[in-house]
Amino acid sequence: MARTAYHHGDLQQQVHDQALAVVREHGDSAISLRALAKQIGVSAPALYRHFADRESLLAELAISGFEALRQRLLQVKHTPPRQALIGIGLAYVRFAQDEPNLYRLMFGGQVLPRGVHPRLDDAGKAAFQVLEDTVERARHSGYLKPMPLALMTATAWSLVHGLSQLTIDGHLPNADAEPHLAEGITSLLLEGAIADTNRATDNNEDSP
Amino acid sequence: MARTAYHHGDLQQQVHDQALAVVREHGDSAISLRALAKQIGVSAPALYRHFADRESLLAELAISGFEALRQRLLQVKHTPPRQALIGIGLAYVRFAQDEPNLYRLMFGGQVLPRGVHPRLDDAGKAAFQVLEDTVERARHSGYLKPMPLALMTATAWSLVHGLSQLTIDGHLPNADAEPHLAEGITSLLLEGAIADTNRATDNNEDSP
DNA sequence: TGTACATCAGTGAACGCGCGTTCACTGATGTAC
DNA sequence: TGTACATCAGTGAACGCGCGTTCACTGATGTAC
Repeated sequence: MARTAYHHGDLQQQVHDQALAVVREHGDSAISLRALAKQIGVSAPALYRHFADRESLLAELAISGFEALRQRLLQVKHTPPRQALIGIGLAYVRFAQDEPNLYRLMFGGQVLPRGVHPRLDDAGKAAFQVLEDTVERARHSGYLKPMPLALMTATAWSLVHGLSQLTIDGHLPNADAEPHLAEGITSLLLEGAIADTNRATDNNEDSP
Repeated sequence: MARTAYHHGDLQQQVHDQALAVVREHGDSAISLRALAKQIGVSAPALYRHFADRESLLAELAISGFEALRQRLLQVKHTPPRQALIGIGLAYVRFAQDEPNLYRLMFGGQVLPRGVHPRLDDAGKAAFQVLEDTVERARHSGYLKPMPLALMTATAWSLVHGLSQLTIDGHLPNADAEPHLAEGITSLLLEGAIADTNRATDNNEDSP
């Protein structure tokens, strides 16, 4: 370690790493600039050389979270379409379950509202884009119905995001307790929930 | 108003109401027992006659939130099955969009972890039960495929919960901006996403 | 009906705490000539 | 190569704040006889 005390050069990185560790273990509400500085062995005002304020630090952590999520999603194979779709769903949910506190920070709308940190918004969009690309490829290949892309991606995202939140908060069993739940749920969206016998007659029924 | 100062009798209710108002407007992190007491015109320790601590007060608010959600869901008509299912989904999402901060408190796993307040857990289950009953009726009537109930309800819940969270956090357009999004998403789950031409051949494809 | 007494629901003061942030500063580093 | 100087990255002290909670208390209410 460079220990010139003054100008050790990687303080920004050190704060980032330490803060990430605290969030992972105790959640974003446990982040305190003073405590972080103490743990690192530096005075509290020193942090202000590298982060405008507490919220900016949290935003940086969320950004790196979105980048990590994006990397996970990018590793999913593109073909065949069905496996690509299920794979991306599983990868998404697994990320949330691996990093529950980080995921909560990324999507805790109250803590980091949209529109305040443009780079954060961009990072979120970039991760979402991978999911959208996967849906678009499957749709373009004819595997999916020719419905509006926005509707399909909104549905897919809602499903995996909801499952992620409900499992990490203990409302639904996570992957350890119920290994095939995520896959079953994703398949159900692909196949549809209604019985085949009701398809022809019932699809667009509007009144009793 | 009873204003005997001492023993005015409805302090518990007054604290509850005031706290609910604060959560609605500013979110659960804005709840402070001292501030609440001041707003009501009572000393801070007085609140401890009625709530064990800050977290218990938040739990009470969440409980009344779940009860309100349950009431909304109970008002959805039972027939026909398709309308019941779509109706319950819409009612759920609308509740979240009407009460975003309350909804975040109810499902913010970090703030109120499961297993700590049994009545809170029960209230959550009771609301969820309405959704499950609706799915079960539709399944029992033959409208839905004969799949495991737990899988179906987990899917439905994930979908509406995910859509709720993403819209109230601004990641997806809410009902004002896109009135038919929730209905489109729910329909997509019912019909399934894959094209009919791929149904027979592709359903259980496992390898390239 | 009147009185003694237990109980209940408040009060005021205080404990002990940690927080984010600003300020004027100082020591270390890099650069121009 | 040596020196003057600007710039940068830290420091220590302090501001001002509000918080949850505990304590010993007092005033109001309800109850038994």
